[in-house]
Amino acid sequence: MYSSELIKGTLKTIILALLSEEEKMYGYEITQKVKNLTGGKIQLTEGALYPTLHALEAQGILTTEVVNVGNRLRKYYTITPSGKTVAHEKVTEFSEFMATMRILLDLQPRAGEA
Amino acid sequence: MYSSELIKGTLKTIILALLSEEEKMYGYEITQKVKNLTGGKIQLTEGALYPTLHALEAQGILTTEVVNVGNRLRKYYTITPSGKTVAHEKVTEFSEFMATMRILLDLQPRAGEA
DNA sequence: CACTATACATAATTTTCTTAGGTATATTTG
DNA sequence: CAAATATACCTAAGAAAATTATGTATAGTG
Repeated sequence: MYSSELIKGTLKTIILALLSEEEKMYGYEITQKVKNLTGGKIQLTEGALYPTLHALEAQGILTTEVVNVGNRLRKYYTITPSGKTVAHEKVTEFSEFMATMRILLDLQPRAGEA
Repeated sequence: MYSSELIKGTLKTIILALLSEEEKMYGYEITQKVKNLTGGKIQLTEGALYPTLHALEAQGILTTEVVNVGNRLRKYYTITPSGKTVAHEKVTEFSEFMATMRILLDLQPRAGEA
């Protein structure tokens, strides 16, 4: 598990990147997918996730659809076309940010990086 | 300039990485070096920098030495041996974090990355 | 039947940063 | 040479984002 301060500020980027690939996910599913993809090194907390999802919906970046599965509610989130643009910008920005950080931290640049 | 939310949580890592390389810098010098190395894409604000430097000093990670240059004061910060360990851990952690984020954001892993 | 997993949500607190302000000297430029 | 910019430190109020702690409820497992 990474120190939380390090992960701060990346939540929106993570959510939007996942929803760009899957186009329909619910909150709990997002936490599980992130946990699995990162080998448990990033575990989203609900207290951070849900308010962020609600904010993205309020901004028109995501839309929702509540589905009854078994006897429980699932709130599916879908990314809007304009949201896809935002997602792409966020991912690109983070990618550039990583390249910049490599320079600052005196790490070797990787193949393919300018 | 990157969105500030994205840079959040990396300030300590940046400071410690620079002071591991230079072993003696003053606050203003840090802001300028970061600005130059990043082509202006990361600009540390004094309101964030100075309190963080003071905290690192209080934790015994940095030590200070005030020098009179011309007629102005400069407060030089030097990293302690235990601070170097912390710095190395922080940089390593961030490096691993970047690799993890590549997976999450579905970016190509770079040569040399596990 | 108790515990864990699934599934949502909010509220108080904490952490961290931004914004705005304050002090003072040195240098550059019109 | 005056005004603007650069150098150099600092703090405090407020905002933003996360953590921690709850709360509700159903489903599955040992």
